[in-house]
Amino acid sequence: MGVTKTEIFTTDQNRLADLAKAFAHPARVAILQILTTRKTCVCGDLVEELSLAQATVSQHLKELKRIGIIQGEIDPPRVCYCINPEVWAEAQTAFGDLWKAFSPATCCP
Amino acid sequence: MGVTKTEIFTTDQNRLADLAKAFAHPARVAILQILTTRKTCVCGDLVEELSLAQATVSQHLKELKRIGIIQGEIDPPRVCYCINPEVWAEAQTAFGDLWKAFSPATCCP
DNA sequence: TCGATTCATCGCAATATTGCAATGTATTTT
DNA sequence: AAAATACATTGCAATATTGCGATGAATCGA
Repeated sequence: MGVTKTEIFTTDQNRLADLAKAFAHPARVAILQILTTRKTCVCGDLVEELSLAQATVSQHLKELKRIGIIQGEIDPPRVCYCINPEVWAEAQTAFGDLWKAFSPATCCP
Repeated sequence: MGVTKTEIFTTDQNRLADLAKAFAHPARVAILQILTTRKTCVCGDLVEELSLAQATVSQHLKELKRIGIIQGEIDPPRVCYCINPEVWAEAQTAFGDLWKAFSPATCCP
C-alpha cells in the first residue's frame, strides 16, 4: 500500500534503510558529492549547479536534514549547508558492517 | 512529478543512486543481511523469516535482481538466491569513494 | 520603510513504491 | 495424469516521491 511496515523490522534495519535513502536519488548523491568536495560550505548555489528548480533542491535538502546527514547554519539571508560528520561516520560504519558480513566464498557455486 | 530527471545527472550518480536503492527499504536490508550471513544460499524461506507475504518478498527480490546485487539460480522447484560478488564489490567501491571524499575538517565551524 | 535577496513551504500533478490476494507457470511426486 | 510445491506475475488500493510554480518568512541595504 505504498506504506513500509517498519514495525516488523529492527531499529538498525530501519535506520540503515533511512541512511541509504540519502543516496537513493541522483540529485541527493550530487548534493552530497558537492558538499564533500567543497572546501567552504556551499549554500544555495547548489541550485545553480544542479539543473533543478529551487523548490526541488530545497526539498531534497529537507530530506537530507531529516535523515541527519547534513546540517544547515543560518547566515542571513543565506543558509550554509554542510555534512554532519557524526551521521556521515554512522553511515560509513553501518555500510561497513554490511560489507564485512559478506565473503564471496559463501555464495552459491 | 514523481519522475526522476535522470538525464541531468552523470551515469555514476544514477548508478550509485540505484545501488543505494537496494538498501533503501528495511525489507531489502533484511534480505541482504540474511544472504550475507547464510553459509548456504537460502531460497524462499526468506518469506518465513520476513513477516511479509510471498508476493511482496518476490517483488523485493525482483528489484534486487534488477539492480544486479543478487542473482537467482533455478533449482526446481526452488530458486536459490545469492549475492552477486561483482556488484557487491561495485557497491562497496562506489560508497568507499564517497567516504574517502569527505574529511570533517572541511565542514563549516 | 521599501525592495531585493535567499531560502522554506504550500499546493498541485504525475509517477513510483509498497503490499497483498489471486492467479499463472514449472517442476516434482504420487 | 492429478495433486502438490515453489515462485513469478498480475491487478488493485493506498501511500510516497519527485518536480515545480507560487507564495511566505526573514534579513539586509538603500
